[in-house]
Amino acid sequence: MLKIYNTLARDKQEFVSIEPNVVRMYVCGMTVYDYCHLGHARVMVVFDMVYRWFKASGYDITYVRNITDIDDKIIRRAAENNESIHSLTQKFVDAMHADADALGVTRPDHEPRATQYVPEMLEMIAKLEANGLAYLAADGDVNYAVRKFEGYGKLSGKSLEDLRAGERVEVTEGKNDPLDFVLWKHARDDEAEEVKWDSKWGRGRPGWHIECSAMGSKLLGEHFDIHGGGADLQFPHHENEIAQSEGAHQCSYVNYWMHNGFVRVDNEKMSKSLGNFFTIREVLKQYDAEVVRFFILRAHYRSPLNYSDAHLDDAKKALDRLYTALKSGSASDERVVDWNEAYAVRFKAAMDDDFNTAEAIAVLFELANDVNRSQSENAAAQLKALGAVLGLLERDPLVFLQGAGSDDAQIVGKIAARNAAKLAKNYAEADRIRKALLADGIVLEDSAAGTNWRRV
RNA sequence: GGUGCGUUAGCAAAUCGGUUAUGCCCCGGAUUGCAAAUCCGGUUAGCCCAGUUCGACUCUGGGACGCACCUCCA
Repeated sequence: MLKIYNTLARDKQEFVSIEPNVVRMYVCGMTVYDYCHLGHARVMVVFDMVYRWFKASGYDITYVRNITDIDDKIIRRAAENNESIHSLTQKFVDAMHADADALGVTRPDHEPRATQYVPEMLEMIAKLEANGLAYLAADGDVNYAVRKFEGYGKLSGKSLEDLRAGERVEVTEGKNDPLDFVLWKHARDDEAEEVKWDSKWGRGRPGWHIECSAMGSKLLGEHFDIHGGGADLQFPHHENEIAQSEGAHQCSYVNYWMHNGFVRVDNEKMSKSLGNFFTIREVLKQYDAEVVRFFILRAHYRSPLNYSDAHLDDAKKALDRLYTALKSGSASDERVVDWNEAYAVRFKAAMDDDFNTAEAIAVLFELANDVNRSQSENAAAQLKALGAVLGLLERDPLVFLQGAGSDDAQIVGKIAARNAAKLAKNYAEADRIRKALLADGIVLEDSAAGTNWRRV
């Protein structure tokens, strides 16, 4: 039985889908005005893992991850670059896809873009207005009247009184209450035509929060199972989504809210505003993408994850151990898990406990130890199959261990020379060659079957 | 100021009221021409102070420290 930590309940709860065997999941994706950093990688990898686990558990899951392709930052960046909004966003959507693909992230079933759902958003705003929850302000914006929605704050655990105490809420003239948020922004003269849509409230563009409410209900229905995203979206974004969706549809919006923890640098949240971020492509120049994926999944998704080269190096070595176990056995390419087998039972129990990949991966290491000891092909096949559930261990072990390099032929040549020296009992020469290779980061491993090599 | 989360061995990171987490590092042994890999064994824990309990890293209370949200952020 699967349990999920539900932010709404602040507790782990047994997962019961709305429709038997069917899961509908929405995850807040990227605002595409720059390259994705490791924080974005974590959301993508974590919810990809969730998606895969539901599938492995026999659910029919529909996964939606949106793309925000219209907002203040995009408009500003496009203006700076002197290019159109569309050309800017398309470029970064493509880059995001390339990064996600590299990390082994499955494409969601739908990737709706905000600009493609403006009519749905307008329809929703109209409903909110009809329900007395939205109003046209003097400045031309349409705002949400937060105090008219009972239960505002139930996700983030904030009361309207607490929020006021913060005194950090932007005061805008048009708002009836400083906590109200904008649903529709009136058009400004200095903005490009590309960012203006017609509406009954005048020309303008959508506020940030409304897109997720509109696209979620359009693609998954007014009430669906899971909504995810980074912990920083809990408030105000997800709180506002609830207010919009429940306010418009007059029914429950989402049953389980999942939030992943931050990636940190020097114990601080990695974020664009702090400028302490590493882009995915930057990191992938130095580390294998699977190492990065492994690094992310080795921690529980809700825990903070500190990023540093030392941690990535550690992850690389750990993953080496798993691949090394596979190398010796000739594990078949069949990746069918035997779920009755003892390690798989423990793996499943870990995953069913709020997607505890840290524990699941620990089981993988114990299984690897078993493979090394028993040299059992079945055990190796099981290790490979369980790894694949997490999107790991799917490559040829030798390809992974040897890594990418252009001097492979040279290495093979030197190994041949060393083997010749060994045959001639010229061990001094054999050791000299090995040491020379080691200096280049190449480790040789002799075995009855011949000499293997790998990069460290 | 309000709210929430966290503090586990050298590093990373889980579980659990009593039984080896796991990975990397380190030490010893087996193995090897020498190595590497592997196997066997070992060292190193639970921020502090109270309480509950036969027994607490695990539960309760208090404190310290750290992080996050309350503003765009995954």
